[in-house]
Amino acid sequence: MSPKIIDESVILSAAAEEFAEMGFNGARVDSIAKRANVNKAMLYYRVGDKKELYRRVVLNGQKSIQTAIMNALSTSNTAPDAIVAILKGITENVAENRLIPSIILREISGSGKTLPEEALKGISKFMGTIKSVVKMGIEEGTFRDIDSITLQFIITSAIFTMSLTTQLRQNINPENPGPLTAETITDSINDILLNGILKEGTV
Amino acid sequence: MSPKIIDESVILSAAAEEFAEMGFNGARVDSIAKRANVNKAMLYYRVGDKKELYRRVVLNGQKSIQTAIMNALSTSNTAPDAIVAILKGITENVAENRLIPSIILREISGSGKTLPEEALKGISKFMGTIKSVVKMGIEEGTFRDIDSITLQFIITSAIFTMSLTTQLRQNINPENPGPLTAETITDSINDILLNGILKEGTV
DNA sequence: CTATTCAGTTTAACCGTTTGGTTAAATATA
DNA sequence: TATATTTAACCAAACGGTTAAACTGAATAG
Repeated sequence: MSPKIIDESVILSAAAEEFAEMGFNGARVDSIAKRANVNKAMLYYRVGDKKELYRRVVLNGQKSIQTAIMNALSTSNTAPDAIVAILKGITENVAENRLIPSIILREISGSGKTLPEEALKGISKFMGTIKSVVKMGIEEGTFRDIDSITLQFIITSAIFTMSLTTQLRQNINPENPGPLTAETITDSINDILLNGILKEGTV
Repeated sequence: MSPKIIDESVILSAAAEEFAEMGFNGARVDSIAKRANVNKAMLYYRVGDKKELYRRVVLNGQKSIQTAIMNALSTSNTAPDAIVAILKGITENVAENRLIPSIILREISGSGKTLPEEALKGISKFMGTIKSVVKMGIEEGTFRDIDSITLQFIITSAIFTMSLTTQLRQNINPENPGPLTAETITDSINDILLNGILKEGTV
């Protein structure tokens, strides 16, 4: 039908980088085009305007995390296993693609003002997933009676901020920057999350 | 010496609002002026350019949280008390002034690219504080051997995201939005943080 | 007591640049 | 040729920042 055909995913990756680094407002359409080695008008022809670029990036990222969570769940039998698997799944997903947590945290900062409506369903689904895991854990007797929403926010926000601050933590305190790899981040969050900080029998 | 004199704090409050809602890049100098009911040139005359406005806002916010933490520490004797007090102190501070967590989360999202250098010292100090509390807790036998940096990030990121998403959570799931007030947020984070999610004797 | 000065303060109007977005023409394939 | 793709050039609007003039009220001089 026609000439070389630019891969749409190249555009979306470039857009994801720009949005993650600069935020929606800070992102420059020209800059996205430059990152993708593409003429600016290409973006509008192939994807759409700035908002549409952002929408696509957000929904792609959400899908990526969702499948990571689903994979995690499918390989775990007990509730504690499931939580550990989810934590590990998200952390590894984030390690491969650091752009998503940055975008999500920015959305939270702005009260979801620029969040595409479709994304809300994904969040709602995730909330339901955690809730059912917690319910299962309580019923099977492995979990205390904890609030599932708080747990969800502790898990995700801890992973996101720990992952995004690896560089910053090394700059601030090179001798003791805390966990830096996906594995050590998972482990240390896991340790506190599962057992708490109190020594048993304290309270 | 001269006329009415505009209160500088009015300008800084307006700037804080704008930066929190829109981010540094999204913030409009004209918009800050409008919020403060002040001519735009006033901002430059009284405070400085956009960067300087932001610097002042960030340092003010940091100082506010720092004193909240110091007050919390002064009234607690054991390490667990201190952690609870810090958590409560930050949450209450955030409830009064929702602008700070928004700005901090945005900085984390951007790897601290727009963070004024002076702010790094404050973060470093906070890391030291948590570290010494954890050390004390381990020595006095009340804490397990946990990573203080992970604990710090769990505490702050959980408070910030829970506080910033009160509206969003109500929109997504009106029947079960999770904790909404400063007190309930503190309590639910506390519960998980201190005791973990596992029922004793499980593991 | 009034007029004048003067420094600090406030403002409307303006400026060069950058921005998101468009368009008409050019290019490449089939 | 017909169609899908790519591009350089362009545009109005919005942006951060500046400036010179206007205003204010206390201090000073007559």
